[in-house]
Amino acid sequence: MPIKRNEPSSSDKETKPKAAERIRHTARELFYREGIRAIGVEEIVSRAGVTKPSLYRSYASKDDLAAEYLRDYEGAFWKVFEAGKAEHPDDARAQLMSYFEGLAQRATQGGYRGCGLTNAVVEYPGDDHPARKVAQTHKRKLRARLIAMCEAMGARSPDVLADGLLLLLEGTYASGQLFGKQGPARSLVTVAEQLIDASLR
Amino acid sequence: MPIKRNEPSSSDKETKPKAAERIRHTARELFYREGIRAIGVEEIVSRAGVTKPSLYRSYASKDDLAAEYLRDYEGAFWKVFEAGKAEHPDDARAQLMSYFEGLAQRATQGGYRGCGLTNAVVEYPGDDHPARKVAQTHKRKLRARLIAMCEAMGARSPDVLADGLLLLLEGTYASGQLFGKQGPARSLVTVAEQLIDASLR
DNA sequence: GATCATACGTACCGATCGGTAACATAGTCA
DNA sequence: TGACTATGTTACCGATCGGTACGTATGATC
Repeated sequence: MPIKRNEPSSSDKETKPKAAERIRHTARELFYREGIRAIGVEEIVSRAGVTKPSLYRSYASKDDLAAEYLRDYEGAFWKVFEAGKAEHPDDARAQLMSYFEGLAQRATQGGYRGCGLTNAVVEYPGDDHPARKVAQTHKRKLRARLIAMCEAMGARSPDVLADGLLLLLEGTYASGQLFGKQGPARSLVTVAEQLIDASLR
Repeated sequence: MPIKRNEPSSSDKETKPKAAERIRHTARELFYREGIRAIGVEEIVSRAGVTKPSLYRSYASKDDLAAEYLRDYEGAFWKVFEAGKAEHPDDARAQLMSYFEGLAQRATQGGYRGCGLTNAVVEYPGDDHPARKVAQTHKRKLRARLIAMCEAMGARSPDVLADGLLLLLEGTYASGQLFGKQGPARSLVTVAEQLIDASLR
């Protein structure tokens, strides 16, 4: 819900202000590339070609905008994560490895910035920040999804395998930023395969 | 080198200002717990019981103090990481697993904040920041050390195994913050053992 | 054409940011 | 005593922070 409307108004097809969309798009790019704390609202609105009041008409605060950015980010994540479903229906392992292959490529490119959701949790240690809540909820969802996929693969201990794969995922997000092009993320696929093989029987 | 002295003065046994040590200690705790960007210099000096000029007499800037904090952090890291050497000499695998066991415990405690060095890289995406440089240099050192240990273990492909273990490490740092007490870090030891076993022959 | 809601901009707010100038005080060593 | 160093005190700087009061342009409806 991007808008902070008061009245229910004409159904739910609320015609959003165009400025709000521009802000949203710009904020998402800047927050991801530079970090949330590093970017001021002034920079967002100026790059979006609008002004501050336009921002605060659609978002209650910067924190609110940050949370919205993460919701957008999460939506985009799931699209990529579940893309393998179409190519490999009824093959959880192939679906997962499809995502891993793409991730390994992205994470060994220069300028990679990892996962926006994980980064937000690093930036905001306090449990009360709205952005952090979005991120933590998502990660729990992801973990549950991984467990379900490991069950579908027929793993001996789906929980443990899912934990291992999640550690590899988060490790890839971090390592992609830490090391340049020849970082450990290049071995993600090989290692994940080994781990899955070892967990199946 | 904590002090920004100009003159070489009496040998290297520079009697450091006591205020500098208090600042250093306080900064380290606050920077780690709350993040570097989240903590202002005013808060550091007031909590340390000193004043701002004292900070800037010993450190050129906040960025400089942040870099110093990470150097301290790195020193502490290596002490913990190499602690297993004493208990298990000539057994690289046992040394490594000793660290992993301790890490898994820490990372499944409430309030865990991950690796200060990794966090700094997340906070400062720009390649030029002094804190980021300290962190990246350290991570490269760590990677080299892991490769050496994997060679000592007799791994088929020491590089790939080291990459995998590094991904698990970074994944544990991140997951420790993302999930609470029952996070995937609890499976770190099990998964690492599986991976090592699969890589030995 | 008057009315009214919506969308947007100009100009500003107080607070805090990192950092500094200038001076006073205390201890140390010769 | 005198020179030197370390520290505190106070007051300040310009810049930027997140956020807002208030006026204006536009477009639809009666």
